[in-house]
Amino acid sequence: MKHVTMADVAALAKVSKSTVSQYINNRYDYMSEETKRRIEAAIQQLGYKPNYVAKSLKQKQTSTIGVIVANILHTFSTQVIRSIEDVCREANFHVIVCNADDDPRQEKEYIEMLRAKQVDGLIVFPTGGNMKLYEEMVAAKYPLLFVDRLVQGLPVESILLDNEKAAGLAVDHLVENGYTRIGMLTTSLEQGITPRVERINGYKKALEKHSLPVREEYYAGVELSRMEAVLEEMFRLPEPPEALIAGNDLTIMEILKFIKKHNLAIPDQVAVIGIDEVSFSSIYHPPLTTIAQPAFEMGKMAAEKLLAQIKGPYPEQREVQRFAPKLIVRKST
Amino acid sequence: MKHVTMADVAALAKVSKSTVSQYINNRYDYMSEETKRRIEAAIQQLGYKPNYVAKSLKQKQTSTIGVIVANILHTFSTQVIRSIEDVCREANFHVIVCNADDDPRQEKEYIEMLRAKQVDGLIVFPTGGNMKLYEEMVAAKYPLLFVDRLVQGLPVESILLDNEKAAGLAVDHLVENGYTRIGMLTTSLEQGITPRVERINGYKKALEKHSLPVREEYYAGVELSRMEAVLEEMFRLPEPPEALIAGNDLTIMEILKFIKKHNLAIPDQVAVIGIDEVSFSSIYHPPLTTIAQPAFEMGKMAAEKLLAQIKGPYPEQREVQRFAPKLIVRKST
DNA sequence: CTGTTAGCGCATTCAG
DNA sequence: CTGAATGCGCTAACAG
Repeated sequence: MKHVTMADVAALAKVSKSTVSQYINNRYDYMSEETKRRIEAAIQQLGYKPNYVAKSLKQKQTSTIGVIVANILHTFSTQVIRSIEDVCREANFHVIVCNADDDPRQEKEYIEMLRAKQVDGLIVFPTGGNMKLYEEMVAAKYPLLFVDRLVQGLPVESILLDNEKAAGLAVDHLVENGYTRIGMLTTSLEQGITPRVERINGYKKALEKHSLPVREEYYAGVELSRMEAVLEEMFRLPEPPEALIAGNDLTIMEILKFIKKHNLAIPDQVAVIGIDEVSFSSIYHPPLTTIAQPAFEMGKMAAEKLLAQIKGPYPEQREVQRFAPKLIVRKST
Repeated sequence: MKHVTMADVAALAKVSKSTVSQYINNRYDYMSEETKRRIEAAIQQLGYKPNYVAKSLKQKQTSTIGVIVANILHTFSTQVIRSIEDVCREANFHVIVCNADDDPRQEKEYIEMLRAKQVDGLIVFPTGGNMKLYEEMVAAKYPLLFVDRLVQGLPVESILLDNEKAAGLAVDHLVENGYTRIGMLTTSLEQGITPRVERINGYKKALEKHSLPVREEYYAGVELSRMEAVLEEMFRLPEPPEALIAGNDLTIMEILKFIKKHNLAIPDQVAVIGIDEVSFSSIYHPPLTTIAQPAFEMGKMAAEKLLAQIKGPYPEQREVQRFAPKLIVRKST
């Protein structure tokens, strides 16, 4: 069973290839009803399916975008992906998703492979480790958009959470509930990853706003594998924190693990609030207070803006959009 | 900034396109060092990147496979996808993931679009609602493999969990712990989706094996939205179940929600065991006993078998592989 | 060892 | 309204 091509249906319908091509692409064409019928019949009979690869080669566009997430383990990433897919489906675009696993080399590989595949544009959650590549893309005016993370000094349209506000919201809420010894934990700060450093900054600023001391022993940004140790240390302090803010969903898992292991009561012995919603927050014991990101809206806007770049003229202004976080009060604080 | 093609580097290096092509594909070719150098220099200078689309058109293969999952909300799906991606990366294959959302029409759309894109093969978690399409693919000897679900009477290589055993393991464990009134809940049985019906069957058989009655009021397969009502009913019974088996991860969320709402104690008032591991099982209160699927191994085998179909000769024997589930005892039983 | 030639499947002038 | 011709960027014989 050979693959049937346009030439085959043209032959069967006794017309030329171009006529078939026209039939397929613009119905509004002036074409005799008779011809249309014959072509349609031939298509059905042969089970003809157009070959996108050939079409793409000719048209120099694949109707496909790529999205490269830094770490697909974050709930946020998967939610954003979902909504990107939704708007792309509407627009008849396809999307290829890749996971860089927080590794700049993998990111580079994926960017190159996606561009070799001629995807029409890229949405990336940048690792930040490929400046040259990023620069080259903006120089080439290649449709590009960043999500979740900023890359300093690069004029690329970006979509982020208002991270300082997110941490601020958490601190405010905790203070309102009477906590004063507030700690915060997040994943490694070493690579200067935007949401992490901004959230820590937001935490500090909010503390100051409430005239609370910013104590070095109360916050940290370390790898997941080191969190337990850091937590141990914090809780050996003469005055351990009464409340903990988790910088993201992966972090809250570690905190909860620690709390469980030491049999601490939430919120009596330690209050907990997580930035990023997690699947089980409402059924946890107690239900978890969280700061949620509008992941759906963010993904939607990301896709729309990228498609606009692809279709429209290359935008002059490439600003960064900030979305507002939302406090969801439950019982862990 | 125009896109640079092979012709450009050929011109700059003063050789023909085919020489460049050869240089790129088989370095071990007998080619003068001098030419190699010139070509390499030209490539660097121009920043040449081969165009996969053109290559694919010519070679009639895209080095890409598609995977269509029935419902990406299941943890199992995402895990399988991850491991498929891992083996594909090793093999220099790309993967495009689509989510049919349990809708046969979406599944059909995706299958058609992926084939139009000339992907070299498909791994699908079939909805079961596209017999004609499936048949057409096997007739065309198109590389195809099913995961998680069986389609009756279709000779397609398939990879599944030993579902009856999974449910059996759960019942055995519960019986050993002294429970006799054992209930089971899962998502809708109406479309005869393999894992659901097999797990319910396994539950019944295991009950019989232990000489326990199979009571109609104790098990059900209904939509997520109706579960709360069904649970209400079960617990209004004069003899409500003492233990509940969740047919999958989505179901256990509903059960846990119900338990929380009614403030039932686990496992004293109701024991709980879930088929499918969930992210929070070890930090839940109490930690959740589960039956885990070897998702990683399953995805790995799926990818390997599909790649074998693509590369090797079309297999004569297309058997179904069953993987053993594993009981993870924690504290909810 | 390297260049010439001929398509892959489709879309697009441009004539007829 | 329809057909013949041309080329997208690359690979694959086949000659030189």
